[in-house]
Amino acid sequence: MTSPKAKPTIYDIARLGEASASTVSAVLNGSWRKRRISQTTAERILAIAEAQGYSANLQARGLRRARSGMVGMILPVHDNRFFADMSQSFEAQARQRGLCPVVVSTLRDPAEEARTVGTLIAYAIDSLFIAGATDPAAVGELCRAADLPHVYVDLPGFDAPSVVSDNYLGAATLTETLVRNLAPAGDPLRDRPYFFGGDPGDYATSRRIEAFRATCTAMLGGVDDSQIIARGYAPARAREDIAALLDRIGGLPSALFINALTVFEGVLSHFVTLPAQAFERTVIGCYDYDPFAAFLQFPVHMIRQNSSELIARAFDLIGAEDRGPRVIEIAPELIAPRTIYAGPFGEFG
Amino acid sequence: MTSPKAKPTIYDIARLGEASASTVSAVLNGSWRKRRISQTTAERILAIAEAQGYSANLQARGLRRARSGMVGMILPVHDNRFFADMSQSFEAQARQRGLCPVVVSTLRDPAEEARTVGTLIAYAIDSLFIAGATDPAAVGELCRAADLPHVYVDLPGFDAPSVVSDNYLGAATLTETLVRNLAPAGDPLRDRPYFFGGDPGDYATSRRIEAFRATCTAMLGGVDDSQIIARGYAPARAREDIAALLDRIGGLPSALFINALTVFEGVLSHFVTLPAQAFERTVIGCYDYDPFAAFLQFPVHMIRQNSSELIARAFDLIGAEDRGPRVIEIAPELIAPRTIYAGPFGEFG
DNA sequence: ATGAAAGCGCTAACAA
DNA sequence: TTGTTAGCGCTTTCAT
Repeated sequence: MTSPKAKPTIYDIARLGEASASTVSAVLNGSWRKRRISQTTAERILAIAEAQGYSANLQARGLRRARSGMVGMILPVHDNRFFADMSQSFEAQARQRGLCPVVVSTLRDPAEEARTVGTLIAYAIDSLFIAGATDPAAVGELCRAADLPHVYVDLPGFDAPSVVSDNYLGAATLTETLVRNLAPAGDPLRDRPYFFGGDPGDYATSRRIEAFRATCTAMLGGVDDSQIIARGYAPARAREDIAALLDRIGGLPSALFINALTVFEGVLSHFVTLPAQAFERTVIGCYDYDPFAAFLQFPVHMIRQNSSELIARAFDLIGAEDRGPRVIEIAPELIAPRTIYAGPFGEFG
Repeated sequence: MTSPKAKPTIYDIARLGEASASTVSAVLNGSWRKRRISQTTAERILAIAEAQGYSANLQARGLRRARSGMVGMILPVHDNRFFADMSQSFEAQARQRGLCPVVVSTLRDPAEEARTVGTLIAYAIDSLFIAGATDPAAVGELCRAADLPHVYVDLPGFDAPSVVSDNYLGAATLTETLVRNLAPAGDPLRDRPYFFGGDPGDYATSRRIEAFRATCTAMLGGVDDSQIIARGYAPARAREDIAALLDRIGGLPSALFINALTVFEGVLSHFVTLPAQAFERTVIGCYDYDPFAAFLQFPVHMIRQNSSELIARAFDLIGAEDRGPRVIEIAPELIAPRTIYAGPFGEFG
């Protein structure tokens, strides 16, 4: 059908339609009304373009317009339910706006972040969503230098608007749930909730720790520094640290606040070495949701961030006049154990 | 430091370095040796470019070279461990080759597949990795028409090379494991393995069903059509279907081969309505790996596809002379229950 | 050892 | 109502 040789250009269409390239251009991107091109011409051109299987060379258009029609998003990793959700929402909403989504992971590596953002800028992306950066300030500076509209998602930036999950609310809710479900073991050390995992240098983690502290203080009368263990996200690290904790306090704590799915993975790999009854008097919470984690041997209370809403508000902010820094918070949701929350294929209520 | 006005171009550098744009161009992309540009000139230009924070406009370069330096990959969804793994591997390997990875999900929707591929072609991507397409033939045809090198990943294409997981081997291995671990309940219907989930129209699923049948026949003397239930990937559907199955055969089967993680999610949401002891005489397997699924109330044998190897071989094929169709199979791995396989953060042995 | 010039495909003034 | 023209920033002959 169509395979003479190469992709047709507007000049080919112009020749076939006995019109000029600019007319074709105008027709093909809908701006022909205001250029007062006749209905007949427009239809003729359109028909020819269709017949030739024309599609614009987006690089040429981008070069001319000094923008590419692509929107970028950087995130730490794909292999994580929360970030995967974000990608999904981001793509859907970008397409809805006629933009081409480009999502790239930067592996929590500041050098990779800078490199990637540099590349995206070199491709003239129209705007950048920064969803998880180890060095947000550096990324922001690159954007500023390139005059690139950007927005921070799930972490607050100081040079541009941000939309973040309400980490305080989420962590307070989760902590409260844990405390309400406490089944004391009768041991002073184990009868406390422990906060486990993440990096206190991260904005999200620090807010969660604040909330954890405040809630413990309010409901239990206090909290000790030893109840906070936050030394990273790596599963291997988490495994070591959880083993050390159980060792130190002589068993499972009555409540454990796990700060990320990767941390949870590490914790689990240690938990399987314990007998089933060890969990009888322990209540577990995890900040972030995973459908399989909802069905473990023991009940797990989880917080699910509203990634779709985070992204939607971020698009609003990017589109807004005001480029100034400000932070919008989105409430996350508490998910009860044994609940499947709808994924992309899910038609669960 | 750098923020006079706009991004510098080669002409700016040329002026500052008292050289011509072509010299600058040659210096900046390393081809200056063969253009016999003097070491001194090269160094001078380089220094200036550095000082000005020059970085090439990739759209302009792409327009000129008729290729963009981007590699595309399409996949069904991000929110799935297997595909998330693929993205991660794809990105890493694309970057290693100096290419910019662009991963887009197409939601198992043929129209979206066509639209997305059209867009990627319009951006002049250098090559396309097709990892999961509902209508591979249509996608292939688009690529062919655009003369775009492409490779199929995890599904076989007929117009270009493919690298697929060895679904037969994986399914045979998993089935064999299930059968070896069979704990008969003493009921003729329940004492059989059941294959559950997926779409028999998919290449992968059909191969797995073949292997399931063959293995059952070899080890148990036969298999009945009623042991194969494959009516899609949606969790909701899986929940209905598993309920119907248990109803029909009067309880859990002694062995269940679950064909995808999304299916497993649906199955679990029904399983939680059952008493714990219901699982005592059942052995479960899942094709595809999830770290949390490894730690459910009951042991789960899983197959983990080697996405990194799949991608590596796909890059080899794209780079190769021979563009003809052929299929390379990669063996997947059996993962025992209670095992955490290293993820991006994992430092497990 | 380097520069001049053409042109990739498109858009947007500006003419007519 | 439409055509002409001038680039966007880069690479690449072809001349020096």
